[in-house]
Amino acid sequence: MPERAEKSGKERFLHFLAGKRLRITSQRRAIIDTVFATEEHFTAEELLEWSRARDHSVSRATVYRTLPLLTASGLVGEMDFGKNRKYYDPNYADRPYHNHIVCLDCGRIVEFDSDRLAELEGEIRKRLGFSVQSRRLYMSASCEALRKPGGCPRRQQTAATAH
Amino acid sequence: MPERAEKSGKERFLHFLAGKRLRITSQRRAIIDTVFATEEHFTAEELLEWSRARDHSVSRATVYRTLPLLTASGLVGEMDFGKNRKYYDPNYADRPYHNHIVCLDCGRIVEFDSDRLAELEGEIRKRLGFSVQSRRLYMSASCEALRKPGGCPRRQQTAATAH
DNA sequence: GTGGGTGCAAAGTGTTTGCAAGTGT
DNA sequence: ACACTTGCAAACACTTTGCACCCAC
Repeated sequence: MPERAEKSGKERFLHFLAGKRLRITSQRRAIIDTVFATEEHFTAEELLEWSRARDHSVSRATVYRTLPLLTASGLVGEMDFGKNRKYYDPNYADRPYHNHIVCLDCGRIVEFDSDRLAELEGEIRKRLGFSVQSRRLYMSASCEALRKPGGCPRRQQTAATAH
Repeated sequence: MPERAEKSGKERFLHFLAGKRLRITSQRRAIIDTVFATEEHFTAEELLEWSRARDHSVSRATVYRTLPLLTASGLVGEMDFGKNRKYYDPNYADRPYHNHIVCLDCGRIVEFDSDRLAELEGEIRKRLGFSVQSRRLYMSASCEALRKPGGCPRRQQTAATAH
């Protein structure tokens, strides 16, 4: 489980809970600490495992009952790849709208954003009369760098911005 | 189950099976006839029900074993909304790359495409070094027409193109 | 004190699979 | 004939839920 400087995501979620008069239990605290201490995408089962490392009393049921709160807060994103299980993305606290590329060569997931998508929303409003409320874009791609000497920049950036 | 003029989707899939030396059984025929006679998105369970209306001997197992063949052929798309179940889209035979908007007001699913997405792929190649192989874009949107006199054009188009 | 939260295990839901029998080519 | 297919039901994987106890507020 990777570490990162704990930002305000955690505090923002605690505030979200308080606003709904929901309680901060030791188990929820362990789960929340875990979620906002990683940048990785994770599954429910992984979150259980990692949270138990902090507080052994965390149960599977509590993880599954806490995840909807996290997504409802808008601070954690829910992602559907082709898999049966759901993946969760803690990076929505900082970047509410971002998109995902799955690298077909190394499996890495790259996050990106582009102004073109905002433009596309304008086009949709104009042509189809829809006011876009949310979007999720998944792409699979092969790494062109692999085909050149030097290879895949696999261990470099894990998130990129293409503004 | 809606009807439509049966296009070449069915024939293309039969050809796909023949190319893999796979057999055309009566059950598969019922499933294939069903898939390519609708424009609607459907679930595995719906496909089972509709196929059984044509051939009562179709089993759930055969439906589940045939769906991967359909998606592997590229003629049927697999869609992941937030739901646990998968939805299948038979319209990939005609339009291999299209995207989905779910209307928050009436639940209708609108298909669309835009050149901007091809442009985005070019941007991604240039900036991130990824050659995009596939993409899936889901948007949720509210219908602006609803807010004007005349209301939502709900029963009109079910597919739209925004080229 | 009390209403929400918890762990446990059982139940759900959607999908996959082992097996013996059936069938297209 | 042979290998691919099938239906059935059991098995799976993931998620949800009923219940009695617990604890944050």
